[in-house]
Amino acid sequence: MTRTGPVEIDEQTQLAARLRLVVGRLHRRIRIDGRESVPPLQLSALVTVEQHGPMRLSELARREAVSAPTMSRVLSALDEQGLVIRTPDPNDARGVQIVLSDAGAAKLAEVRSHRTALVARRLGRLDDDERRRIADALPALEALLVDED
Amino acid sequence: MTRTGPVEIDEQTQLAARLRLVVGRLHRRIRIDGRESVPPLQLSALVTVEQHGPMRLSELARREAVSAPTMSRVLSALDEQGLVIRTPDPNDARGVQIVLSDAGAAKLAEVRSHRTALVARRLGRLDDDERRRIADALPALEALLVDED
DNA sequence: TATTGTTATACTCTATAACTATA
DNA sequence: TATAGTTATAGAGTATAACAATA
Repeated sequence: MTRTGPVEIDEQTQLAARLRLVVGRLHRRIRIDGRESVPPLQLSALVTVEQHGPMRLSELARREAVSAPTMSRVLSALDEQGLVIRTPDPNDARGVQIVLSDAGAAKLAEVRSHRTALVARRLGRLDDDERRRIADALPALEALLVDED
Repeated sequence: MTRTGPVEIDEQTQLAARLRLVVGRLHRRIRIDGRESVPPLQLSALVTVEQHGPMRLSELARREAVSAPTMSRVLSALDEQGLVIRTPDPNDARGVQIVLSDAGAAKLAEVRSHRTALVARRLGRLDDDERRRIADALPALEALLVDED
């Protein structure tokens, strides 16, 4: 808790400003159009369902930081493509359980490599030290995702 | 060029996959709705115009990694709000020069602090070491934005 | 003919508000 | 009455294709 580190309060605000901008801009550069494949939020939702197993819509919306209506539409789109299966929750008929279909798992494997390749190509332009700094920062960036509000 | 560092090819692919996901998810969490203020891409474009001075639409689109039609619409929205000024390029009547208006500069100052505060709040939950790792990685993340294709 | 920018069209992502069904 | 999810509505961000004006 003692503030002896190199990150002072003004630096922290600057850090926040730079991080905010770089995340928005990286997002736009990493993005791929959904015409030939799966749009970004749909893909992110698929990954979450794959990683965290059968889950409710509300839980998925929370994890992806979108509203319930947004996630409802995303799931409708994924459902129409046969990539997820929505089944009524046996314990609570108001809710649905969302699971990845076999087609969803296959699609994930197929698309994921293309997206990742884009980022890998950009990473390939950096030097080893830069890549190591990003790797070292990743756990902290992932920690930023945790919602505690 | 010699590959002696700790980041091997498989690690690099993994790094790319994690970075891609964390950027997409951070983007959604950092985002603020544009109803009360300036939407994300509009704000990002304002920042770029402020930092890099008068510029052409095509140059702005390239820097923000969006298509020309997308940037054209963003500029129309910013123009309607009086935040930028589009003037014909005196050297090439096909082009426009985009500059920040006084109102645009004022808006930038006002809005920027709100957005940044969101990120700063999340950064505040991390410990000093995590924040330092992010700070150390920022130049590398910014280097990822450079287009060399 | 090539380039710059805009308009046309269509789709994704986003939210809040209103609604339905169930608890 | 409260909660889970969907539908209605509206706006931002996104692209490709077609177009206009200029080089």
